[in-house]
Amino acid sequence: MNTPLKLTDRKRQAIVEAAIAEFRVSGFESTSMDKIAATAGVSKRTVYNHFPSKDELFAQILHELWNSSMAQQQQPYDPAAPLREQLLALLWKKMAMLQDSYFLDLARVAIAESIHSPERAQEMVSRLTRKEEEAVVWLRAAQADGKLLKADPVLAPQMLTGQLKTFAFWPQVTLNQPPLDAAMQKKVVEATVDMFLAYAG
Amino acid sequence: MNTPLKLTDRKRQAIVEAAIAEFRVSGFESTSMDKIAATAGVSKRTVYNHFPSKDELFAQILHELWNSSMAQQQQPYDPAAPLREQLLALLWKKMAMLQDSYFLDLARVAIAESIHSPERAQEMVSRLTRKEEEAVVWLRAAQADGKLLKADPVLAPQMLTGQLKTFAFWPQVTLNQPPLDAAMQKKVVEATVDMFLAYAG
DNA sequence: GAGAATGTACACTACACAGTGTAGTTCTTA
DNA sequence: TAAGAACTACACTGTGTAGTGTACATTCTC
Repeated sequence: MNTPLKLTDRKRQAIVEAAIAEFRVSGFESTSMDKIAATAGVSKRTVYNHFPSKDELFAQILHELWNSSMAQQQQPYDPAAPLREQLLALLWKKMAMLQDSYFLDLARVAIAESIHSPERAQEMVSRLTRKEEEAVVWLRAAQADGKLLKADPVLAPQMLTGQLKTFAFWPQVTLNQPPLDAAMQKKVVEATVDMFLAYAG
Repeated sequence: MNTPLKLTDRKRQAIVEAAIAEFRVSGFESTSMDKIAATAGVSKRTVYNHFPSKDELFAQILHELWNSSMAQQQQPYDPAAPLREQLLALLWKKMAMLQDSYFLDLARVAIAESIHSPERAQEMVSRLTRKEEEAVVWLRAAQADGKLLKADPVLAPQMLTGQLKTFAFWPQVTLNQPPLDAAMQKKVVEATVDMFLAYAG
């Protein structure tokens, strides 16, 4: 037997996969339950046997995408390592996350929804935003260590990550532009680090 | 007579105003022609006598908002004036535009639409983006004058305006956050200038 | 004040879509 | 292999909404 799962589990999985595909491409409004059922190769009734409503299904899918793109842990501040290298590592990690296609799709769908139906996905968007906070922790530690003292502690973390997003997130989310190529990623990360170190000390 | 316009002109104007109000609040999908007609105090038939379709009306409204928020002219580079002051002036002008409520509403509606119906408002979004180019021209002139030579000429203009948008545009558009207060605007503009000058020479 | 242009009320078509009810079929498992 | 769980086809309700057609009313213009 090539599918170890029970029929009902396979069906459920097919529905989830189809829903992800459709929502990623078309967003919430323009995706119909009939379409999802057809793509999943499942009757519409089965979709409703697994998920009570379209909203519920959408919520589950956002949750799914969220989990699949969030495997990040805090980068610790190291007083012994050069600042430049630590900053580069921090921003490369961030850059990798921003350019991950699941993350981008999640962000696109969540943002589109949160723009004209705040309650549905607003929480997701603010969770996306809260993930910026790695830079906050790192910078706080650096400043406690007497480094980078010229940086405004409130603005600086967002200045760092915002710089990446200017090139590697907003154009992709709002204009559907392709991800940055490797050379461009390198330029952006290094320019951001250079600028920040020049500014912050 | 307190209304010098003909009936038909008044009706048309009422429709446009109602449509702007509704689209600003609810976006394209969630705004119905019946609602627009009711808000305008006009029969639906009259709406259709003035505008052939909802898409057409939406396009006209985007055009309207565009014109009402675009009264910008190029800031010339002045070799005699201090760089810092010129940069501050440039960014203050940009900041004012970004925080204009009509501009924000336009951007919000256009971006929401362009995310899941590219053809409709994509052109509008790219026009919004092209307006960044004032900084390009100014920087080119400064570099031709031998200043700010350490800045990457491709990235630098977007680094400047992107920094403002990190604080004064994206949170407002995507999270419906309130505009920045005056003190915060000042902090952002000055930090951006400081950082850029530290980096670019 | 007559005729043309414009607006109004309202009924109507056409469609897309969320969600349900049911009778019958297929799969799983004890 | 029998019973129950899950799936399927399909018809159906209800709703929202774009857009049209028409008969009648109002407003403008000469």
